[in-house]
Amino acid sequence: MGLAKSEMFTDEQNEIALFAKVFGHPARVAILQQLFKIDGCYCGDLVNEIGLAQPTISQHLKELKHLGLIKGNVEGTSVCYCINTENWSKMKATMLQFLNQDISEKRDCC
Amino acid sequence: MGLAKSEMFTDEQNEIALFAKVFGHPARVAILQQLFKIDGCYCGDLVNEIGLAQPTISQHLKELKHLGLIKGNVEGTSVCYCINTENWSKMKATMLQFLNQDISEKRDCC
DNA sequence: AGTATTAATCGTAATATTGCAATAAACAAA
DNA sequence: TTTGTTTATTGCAATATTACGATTAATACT
Repeated sequence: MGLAKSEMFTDEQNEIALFAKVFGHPARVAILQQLFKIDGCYCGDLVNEIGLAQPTISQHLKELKHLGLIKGNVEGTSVCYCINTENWSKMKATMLQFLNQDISEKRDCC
Repeated sequence: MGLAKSEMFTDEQNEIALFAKVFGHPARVAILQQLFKIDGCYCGDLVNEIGLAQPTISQHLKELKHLGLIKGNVEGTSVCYCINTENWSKMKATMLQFLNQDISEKRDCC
């Protein structure tokens, strides 16, 4: 069939999965790392830095932007991309809550 | 074409993407949350808890096990699943490094 | 206006993921 | 051994993702 309905899961579970999914491709990880390194990268710089074609990078940037993790500023014919620090913090809080979970009830079986 | 070659990216970028990808589906998030809640869940319990068919849950468990985030202990006909706390910590360290990045060079453009 | 530059979009092929019915495998109990 | 229980595996259909050539859009510069 394909994908499970998001109604099956809590909002939190869906949110975690959405953020994680966008980090689930090394190209997007690389883009984000580059933007943390140099906050204010032109799309073309990212194309050169990462070894993928311009439409591919543009598509990855679109996904990151759609989730609000980056923002782009048009400067003439170029577009300068930056981390959206406010939203990055919010995402981080959500992910940390998931990653920092502790085991509450331990049954001895493994 | 499909996927980019992993040689294009650093080991760290590939590792982050692999971990993130496994969190990129709400069913796997739900499974992990349930295992943190009750560490020592039988496969059947997870099938009941989450609303997916048994083969589907089994497949998700396989992926989580393959990445080393959970371990399963056979008890008769049942299998008891737990969080692999050691590997979870290692994964957490990798992901935290990524999530806690700071902007190093700021160019004023957005 | 015409040309160049940069990035987004479209269209599409290749591949990956997801979900589940059907089946198999492994074990327990009668 | 037969029956029941539980989980893994197989096979496959539906869908999603990824990558990129071709094109378009938008702006800058002659």
